Amino acid sequence: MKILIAEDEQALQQSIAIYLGRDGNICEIASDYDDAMYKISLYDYEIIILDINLITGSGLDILRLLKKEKKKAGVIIISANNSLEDKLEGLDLGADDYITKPFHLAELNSRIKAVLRRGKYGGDETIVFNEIKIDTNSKTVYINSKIISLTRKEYDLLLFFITNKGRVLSKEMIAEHLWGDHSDLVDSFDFIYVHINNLRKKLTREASRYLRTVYGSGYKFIEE
Amino acid sequence: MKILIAEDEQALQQSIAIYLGRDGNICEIASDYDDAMYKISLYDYEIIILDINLITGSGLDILRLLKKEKKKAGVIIISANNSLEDKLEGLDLGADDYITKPFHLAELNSRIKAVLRRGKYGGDETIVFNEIKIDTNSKTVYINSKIISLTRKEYDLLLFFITNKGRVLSKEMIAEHLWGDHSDLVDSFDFIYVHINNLRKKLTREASRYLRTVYGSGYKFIEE
DNA sequence: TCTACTTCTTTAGGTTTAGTTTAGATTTTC
DNA sequence: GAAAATCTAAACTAAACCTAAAGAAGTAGA
Repeated sequence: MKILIAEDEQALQQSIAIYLGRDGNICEIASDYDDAMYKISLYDYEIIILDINLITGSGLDILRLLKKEKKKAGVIIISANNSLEDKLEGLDLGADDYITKPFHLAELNSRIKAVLRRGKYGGDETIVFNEIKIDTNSKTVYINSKIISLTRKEYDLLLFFITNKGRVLSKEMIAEHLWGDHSDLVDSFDFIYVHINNLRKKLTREASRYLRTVYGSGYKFIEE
Repeated sequence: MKILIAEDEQALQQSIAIYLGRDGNICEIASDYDDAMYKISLYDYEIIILDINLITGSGLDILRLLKKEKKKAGVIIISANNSLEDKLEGLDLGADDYITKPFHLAELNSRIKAVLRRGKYGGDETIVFNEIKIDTNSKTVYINSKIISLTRKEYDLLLFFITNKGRVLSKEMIAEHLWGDHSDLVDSFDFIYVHINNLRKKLTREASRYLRTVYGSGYKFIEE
């Protein structure tokens, strides 16, 4: 489960990330408005935990963007403000739930589960690139209409590349996206080579050609 | 990653440069207000670490200039002063983050990463000069719409020239820009000849004409 | 809960590519 | 024409990347 935490209070960021991380989720943190916007543009999260009162911009604007771009993330709003207007406005804009500070992490967690059960987020999106088709709903990857079976990391990797085709993705960016913010602790990204290698082996000769090494910089999925 | 460290405390300069250098970044140091201004005018850094309380001028003025000239650098302010006003003023002026002395280098590092991830600096910029096109997103260089493949140093070199076209760049400046402050240790800049030469060979006959030797001074990329 | 199985991470050696050094050739300036 | 600066090719060194395999961790089924 990929979760984006858009919250500018450091302590709260960390608690949420650690708590949800224990459940096997991968949390990325966006520390301000722009960071949140950027990350949302990069990837379709399943859950976004969104502080309405970010210092550098309003969470409501982020919500508007999400709706406008038809992102399917489940959104849970955090607010210090208990006013009914805010709450209604948030829900009007398509948020799935609303929680006011302070709150227990366990409650946040159960709300996330509830939102997920509702299943709003998991539309029926399939991503197609030449002979590669990814059904994000069933997490199935087809090449020339034949299923290839990928592990979770391989799947995440492929999806990250294919949704950012043409862009050079550094090992740091990859690490952060696939492993969340724990990756600070690691001082070598060697394991990424392994996953790249595994992924390439599972792709067909043709398809693996798209995934290019950019020596000294990272990798990119060429758009062709 | 090109980082400018605008800080007048020598010891701190060095620690930051060494620490960040280990991650493969290239750090240039500006020891005072004028030096910072000059270096900023020369090149679009990706990150600028800016001490607000420089002896010879205010970091806030540097920030104003950056904003005025629409530079895309991520700016992290360092200050000994923990006042909220300063913080807010800095952020108002477009700084991306704020850190108060004393701080752990690891924290600076993680803030840099956070700022970078926000990706303000690396939108979808393509730089065009006559028949040369550089897509900084995919790190691809085209000449007459045909891709030419450059190594990292060659790419950095070309980018440095093309963003400073018309200006004579000395070997010292080039060395500092491409290799950071480790270049103090080297007493000859001969290796630059090699890279210039390699770059010229990879450019077309036409394009390599832009890159002129200025005997006794350095090189310049003529604007035409 | 135990076992078998899958996936993930770590390690280490090998391969490739890039970067640096060297030294002799060439050019420029005075 | 001599000294300094620059160019160039090739050998050398270092860094980045790949790959296989083994150990660790996680997962599912009995």
